[in-house]
Amino acid sequence: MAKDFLHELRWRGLLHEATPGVEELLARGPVKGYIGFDPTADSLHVGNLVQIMLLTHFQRCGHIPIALVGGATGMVGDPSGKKSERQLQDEDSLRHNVACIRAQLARFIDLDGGGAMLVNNHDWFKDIGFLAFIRDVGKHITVNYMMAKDSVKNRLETGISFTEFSYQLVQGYDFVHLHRTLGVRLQMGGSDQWGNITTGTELIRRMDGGEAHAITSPLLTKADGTKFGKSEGGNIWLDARRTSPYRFYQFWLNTSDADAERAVRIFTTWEQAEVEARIAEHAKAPHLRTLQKALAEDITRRLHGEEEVREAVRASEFLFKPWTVDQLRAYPLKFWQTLEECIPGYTTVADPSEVKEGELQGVSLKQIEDSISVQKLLARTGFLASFSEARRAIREGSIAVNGVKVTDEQQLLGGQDLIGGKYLLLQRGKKSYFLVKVGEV
RNA sequence: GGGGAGAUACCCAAGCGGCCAACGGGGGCAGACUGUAAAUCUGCUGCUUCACAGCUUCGUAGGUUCGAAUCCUGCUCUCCCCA
Repeated sequence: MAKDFLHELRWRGLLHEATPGVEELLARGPVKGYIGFDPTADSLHVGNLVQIMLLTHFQRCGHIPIALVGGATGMVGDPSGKKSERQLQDEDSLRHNVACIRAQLARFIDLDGGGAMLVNNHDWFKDIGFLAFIRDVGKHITVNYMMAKDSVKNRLETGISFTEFSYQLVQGYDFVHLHRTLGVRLQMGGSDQWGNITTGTELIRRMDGGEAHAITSPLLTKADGTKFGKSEGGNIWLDARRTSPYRFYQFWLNTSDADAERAVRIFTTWEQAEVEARIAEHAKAPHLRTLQKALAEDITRRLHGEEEVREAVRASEFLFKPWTVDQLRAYPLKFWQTLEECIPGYTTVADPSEVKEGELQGVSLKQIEDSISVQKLLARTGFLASFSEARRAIREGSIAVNGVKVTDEQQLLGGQDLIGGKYLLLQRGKKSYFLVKVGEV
């Protein structure tokens, strides 16, 4: 017995708006529904995760998810939520972005079975000429209708190009095309997409006399009102090269209590009873952070896989447990190699002559062995931006080397500080770690 | 086309000849308290191995001055009003 998708969305807090009649449509049997993703970068980020979860839950309720990557719409630019005209992308970078996003989506949604698939709207737009488009599609929608959309209205004062104005037609036609060729009856998206989606349903009605539906999810913000998905040091990406699995795990682990409760509803696939049980358990002993841990593990596992989660958890447990230098030295070398992948780092250059005095970048093994000030090391390895910043950080008492707080700006380090002759663990504050590694000599 | 206002650090915004590396707020970072949470309080937030020092920075290019973010001129851009 398939679960009721709308009911699922409601208790998870994922339902914002829906067109009348969706309930009946979904009750009649498996429905094909799609969500579009913007290929503005070669990786999605946690902000896109809500939409990914919509598709995930959709599929788990027995329906057929279709992911659309906007190879064509990405060339136009969606005015929704944007204050100014968007920078256009060239075709090559779009192609690359689309390929990368495809791989990421496949981590969460089965895109190969039972009609589920990934489509690229560039495939059908590339052969449509301008005249054909404005005659066949543009004819059915009035400018008045288009101007009434919030995305357009909000830009009328500051200005909007014809290109972005046309965006809703282009996206709307996607829906028409998918409806015709694949029988797609539903489009989902964030609440800011409502206007674009309903242009699509309207086009389907006028062009083909068909009936199509829309569901949107609420815009997600944190409990303190700030945007969800941005964290210390900017965007959290799904791509491991941009955001290491460790940092991804840490992002979720750092979720506040209030946000964690909402997050487990939205981002996990746990059943309602399990979600409620875990929230209750967490409420009894919030300091144990069981909810954050479970949440972080669950999402990281689905994105990066079992092995990466284990490493992230191990590194986290290690880094946030107090230890002495001796304990640090006792750690197996293999563990340090794991750490290298988790936190940012710097590898010493082989030839000391490559590093010129006065240059900001670069440290060699010889310089460390000859003794180097902490301040210099912080700046030259790129952990901190400048000597001044390094000095300030030390004065603030936020720097530690190998777990020992540095109090003296002039403090020197030497070869004896290298752990296993190879590593130096730098730390700023509690959460920011940096690993200096001795490279090949 | 005519008239007016403005461009200051990540953002907003003071300053209108030396005491200005530039008030204040936001944001960011750190410290204390905690639970790698929230709230609160405190510090830091241009660079230079630190310094009542030097250097770069107040749209841009010049100029006046012992001395300019502050005064003058050209240029670029933004906004407002009248046609």
